[in-house]
Amino acid sequence: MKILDTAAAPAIATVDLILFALGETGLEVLLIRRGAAPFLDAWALPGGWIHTDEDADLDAAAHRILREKTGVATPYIEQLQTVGNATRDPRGWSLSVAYVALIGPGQAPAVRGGNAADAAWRPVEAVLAEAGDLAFDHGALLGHALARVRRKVEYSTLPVHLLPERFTLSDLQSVYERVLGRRLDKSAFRKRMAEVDFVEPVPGEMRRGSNRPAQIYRLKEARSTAFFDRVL
Amino acid sequence: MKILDTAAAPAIATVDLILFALGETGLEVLLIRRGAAPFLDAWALPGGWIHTDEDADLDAAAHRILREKTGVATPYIEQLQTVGNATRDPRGWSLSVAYVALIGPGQAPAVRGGNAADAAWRPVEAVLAEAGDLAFDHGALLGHALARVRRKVEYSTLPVHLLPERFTLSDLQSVYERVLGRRLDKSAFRKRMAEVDFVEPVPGEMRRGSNRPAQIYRLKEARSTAFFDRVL
DNA sequence: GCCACTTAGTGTCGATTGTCAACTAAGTTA
DNA sequence: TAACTTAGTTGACAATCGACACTAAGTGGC
Repeated sequence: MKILDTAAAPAIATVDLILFALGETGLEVLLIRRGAAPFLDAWALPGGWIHTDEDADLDAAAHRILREKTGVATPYIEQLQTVGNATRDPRGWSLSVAYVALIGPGQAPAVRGGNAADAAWRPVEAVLAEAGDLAFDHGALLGHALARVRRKVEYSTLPVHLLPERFTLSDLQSVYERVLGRRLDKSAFRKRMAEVDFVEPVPGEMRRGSNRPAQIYRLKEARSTAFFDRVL
Repeated sequence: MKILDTAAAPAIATVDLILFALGETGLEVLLIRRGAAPFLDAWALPGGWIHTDEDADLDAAAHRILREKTGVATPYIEQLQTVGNATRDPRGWSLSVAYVALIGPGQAPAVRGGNAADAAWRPVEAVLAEAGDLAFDHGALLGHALARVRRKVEYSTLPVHLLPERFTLSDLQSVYERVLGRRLDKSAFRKRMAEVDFVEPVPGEMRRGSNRPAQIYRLKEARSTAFFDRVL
């Protein structure tokens, strides 16, 4: 019997973040221009090494990298998938744990550098059209993340995390429609939201415009997601 | 600017498998008794190190470990989640990519040793009741896997992979019922299966017993899973 | 002051779906 | 040939859905 069944060489272990926000044109993703080899000057997803001496666990590493690279504070974050192979990083066998994060307007401050020369919000569709331009396999990662988010929007309350803390039901419906790319029926939408019971009206607070005021809502439990019995 | 932003110490990278099959009492999971420290002699999920010199990618590593530790050939396999922290393995910061695999009867040969002293199929409920007895955090991993499978059964055709290649619709319904723990309506069930159109009758093949013969079906596309619009 | 306009939120009604149960079908066994 | 078992279909009724219209509550034009 072998005493120690160890790998030939340790794998490189990193965390990559797919950070989504809602822009003028729809979903946007945060990209960072790489300031070091490999893929110097190429656009990439924000990511970094796991620091075994300071990260208590994977989620902590994801939060640290999110903070360091983007200056964003604890939005909704969820592990997506892990990719690992011999070819994605020229430096060797590389393992990347991908996290999807959603962020509301106002929670995304002016993007900062970190050890990246530059950072920018880009419309997902445009980025995916030239997915091959991204560093590593980040194009594929982004595609996978987008598919996951689109699918999950169909049967969950995920999109609330793309809104500010307080919002109206019309705001919420509009987010669903923008992410899904199709119109939804107002009464059916409201019925569905009432069923899962995950938002509550803020008493007395109304949004006023040049029309009927709208009730303002907030999440019942922060950072949570509810699931529908049926697809929207 | 730092030249190399590397981790203090490399993380241990492993793959763990949660292998489910259908037994007399319901879902069963394959456990292996550890033949080496840490957790010598404790029961554990089959797993192993990533071999950066022979595994082309993560999925290949999962398949290799499945083969080596269990002798099972390529069933349905899906990445579940990745856990990583400083405490789960006494040897250091450890990263484990967990895969869920489903296997049909007859595809599970007599369990073999590998570098494990022993292996056995155990009913999931019984194992979970004493989840703390498993090595590492494998109890939690198993719980998570079971929750994922149970949930996915509600809205997908996942359970076909627990059956042999050829089966009747009654067989299929029975698997759903056993995994979900409740009865389903026959006509509704058949309608749902017809909708997603993922199985096809094998012409002329019937299962005979002391009653009306039943049409035999097979998967239209092997190793694929379809999704329902609504929950069962 | 009143009417047009806009967006919020509710109600109606025909169509669809799910539930429950009965019914027909096709074999084996007594 | 009648009783029994499981396969597979059909029908009635209630619950739910989806499209669309309607009411509500504000602003602004004139």
